[in-house]
Amino acid sequence: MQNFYFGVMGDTITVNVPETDDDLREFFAWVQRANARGPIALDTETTGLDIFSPTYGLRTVQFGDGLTAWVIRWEWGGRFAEAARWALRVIDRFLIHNASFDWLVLDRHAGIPMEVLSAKTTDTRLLAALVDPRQPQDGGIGTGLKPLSAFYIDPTAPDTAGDLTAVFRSEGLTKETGWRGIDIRNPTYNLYAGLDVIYTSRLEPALRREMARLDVRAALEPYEHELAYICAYMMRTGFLLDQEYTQGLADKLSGEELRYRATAERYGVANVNSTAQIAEALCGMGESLTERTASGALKVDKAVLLDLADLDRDWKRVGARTPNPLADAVIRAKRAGKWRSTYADTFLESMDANGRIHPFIGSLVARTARMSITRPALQTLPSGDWMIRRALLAEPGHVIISTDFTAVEMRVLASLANVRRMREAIASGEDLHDFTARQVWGPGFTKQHRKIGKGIGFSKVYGGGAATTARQTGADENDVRRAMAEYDRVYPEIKRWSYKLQREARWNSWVGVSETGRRLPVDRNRAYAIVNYVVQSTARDCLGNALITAKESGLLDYMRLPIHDEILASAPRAEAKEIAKEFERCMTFSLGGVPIEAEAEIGGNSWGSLYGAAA
DNA sequence: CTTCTCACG
DNA sequence: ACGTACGTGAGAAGT
Repeated sequence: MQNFYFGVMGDTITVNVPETDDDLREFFAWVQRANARGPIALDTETTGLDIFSPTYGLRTVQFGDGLTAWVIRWEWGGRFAEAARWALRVIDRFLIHNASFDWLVLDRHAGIPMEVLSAKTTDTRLLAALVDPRQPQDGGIGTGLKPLSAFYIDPTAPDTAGDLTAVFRSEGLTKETGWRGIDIRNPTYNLYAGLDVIYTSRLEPALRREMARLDVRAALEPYEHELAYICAYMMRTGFLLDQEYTQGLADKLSGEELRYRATAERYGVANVNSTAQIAEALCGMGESLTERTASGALKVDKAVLLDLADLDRDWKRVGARTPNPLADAVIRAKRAGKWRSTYADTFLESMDANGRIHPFIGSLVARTARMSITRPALQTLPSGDWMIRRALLAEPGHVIISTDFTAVEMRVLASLANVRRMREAIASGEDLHDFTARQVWGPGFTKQHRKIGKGIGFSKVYGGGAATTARQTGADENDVRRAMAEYDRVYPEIKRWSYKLQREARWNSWVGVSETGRRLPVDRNRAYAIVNYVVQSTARDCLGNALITAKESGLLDYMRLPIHDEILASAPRAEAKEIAKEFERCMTFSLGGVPIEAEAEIGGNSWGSLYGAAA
C-alpha cells in the first residue's frame, strides 16, 4: 500500500493507494464502516475531458471521507477495477463535485449506469451555486473545488490542477498530455487525487450550514439535481453529425478564408485578425475611423466594417457609398475563418466513433442559473444562416423539432411585476408588441413604432437607457426618450417593481431573492441589474420546469439541447406532430396567473432545415 | 492573462 | 442625485 499524509486544518489526513489483495481487503472493510456512517465522496481521474473520444481512458477512482481517501487504480484492471465497481454499487450515498462529468465517465467506462449513480448523488457544485452563483470574474468564489475548499475548509488548500501542471512540466508533459501521460505511481498525482475527495467530503457540511444560514429554499436542491441528470442524459445521447457535409463545409470555408485574406493582403493587411493592422490600412486609404474601444484604440468591429463596405446587417448592398474593398475582404475572411475554426473544425474534432458529438451541458452555470453548452458551444451557432446548423442531424428517419417559449421574458416580467395592462393583453391573446405600440402611439402606430416599443421592452428587461435603446432600434434618441416616458405611464408597475427589487437587494447585503428562492447577488454600482437577474433566472426556471415535465412525459430520449427558451429535439417523422404537441404541452403553464406558452416548429432531418436550408 | 471581436438567447 | 442594456463561450492578438 502506498500511503500519503497531509495536513488539512490541523488534522493529518491519509491517502491510501492499494497495491495488493491485502490492501484491497482493507479498502473493503473501510467502505463498509464508512458507508454506515454517511455519504462517501467520489471522484475520478481520467485521460482528459473528451469522455466520448475513442482513446479516452479512466485512470483512477477515488473514495473518501473527511480524513481518509482511497485511490483505486482502475487502469490496473482485474481486482482493482472489480473493487471500484463493487464500491460504486454497494455505497448508498455519494458526494461528487461536478457530478455530471463523473456520472458520464463511470457510465461509459466503468459500466455503472448513470441512472444508478445519479439517484444516490449529492453534487457539491450545485450546492455551492445555490449559495453563490457568481463565477470568479464576477466577484464570487466560483464553483471550482479548489477555490471553494480554500474558502470553506482550509485557506492553504493546494491548487490541485495548478501544482499538477508543474509536475507535468517536470516530466516533459503539458496540460494537454499530462493527464494521460503522467505515471500512475506519481506521488503528487496520487496525493491530489486523494485530497479532492477529502475536500469534497468536508465541503458538503460546510455548504449545508451556509444554505441553512442563508435560508436557501429546500426545494431547489432536488430540483437542480434532477436538471443535472436531464442535462447529463442529453450529453450522453449526443447529437448526430453529418460528417461528409461538415468536411465539405470546412473545406469551402477554408477556401473562402484564403481568397479574402489574399485580397486583404493586397491592401497591406497581412493578418485579418489584427485590429491594429486593419485600422492603420483603412486610415491609409483615407477612411476616417471615429469609434473607439473601451481602452481608446480605434474600433474596427463588424458594424464599422459593414458600414465601410456599404453593407447592411444582412450583408446586402445599401448604395450609400462606394464599398471599401479592404473592409469587405476583412469581414468576409474573418467570418469564414471563425466559422471554420469555431464550428466546422470543432465539430469534426469532437466527434465520437459513431459520428456523434457530445457537448458539455452545464445545467446551472450563469449567475442567473442559466444553462450553458460548451465544447462545442451549440447555443451560439449562427442563426441568420443555415449552413452551420445544417451539420447537425436528427436520427435517421427522424426530424428536428424546436419548441420555443413565446416572449417568455416579457411574460415573466408581466407576472412578477404584476403589470396590469400587460397581463390583460397577454390574456386576450393579442401580440404584446402590437398592444404596446397602440397604447403608446395610438391606433395608427407604424411598424417602426412597434419596433421601438419592442426595443423598450427589451431595455426594461435589461435595464437599458434611451441612448442604447435608440442605438439598438436605429430610432432617434429623443423619440425614444418620449416613448419611454409614455411606456412608463402605460405600464407604471415596472418602475415600482424595479425600485422595490433594488431596495430589497440592498437590505439583504446586495443579494436579491427570486420567487423560487434563488439567491441573486448584484454589484452595488449596478443595482438596476437585479431586474434582469430576477427575470432571466425566472425564465430559466420556466425552462427547467419544462425540461422536468418533458422528462416525466417520456420525451427525454428525443431531447437534444436546452437553448434558454427552447428545447431542441429529434423525433420519428411519423410521430413528429404528436411529439411536437407534447413538447408544447410540457412548456405551457401558468406563472402567477400569466400563461407561459410555447410553439413547436417541425423541420426536416437537419437542424439547418429550420433556418431555411433544404431538409 | 487581458483585450477585442463575434456567435447566441 | 446620478447613470447604467443582461447573461454566456470561443478564438486570436498583444502585452
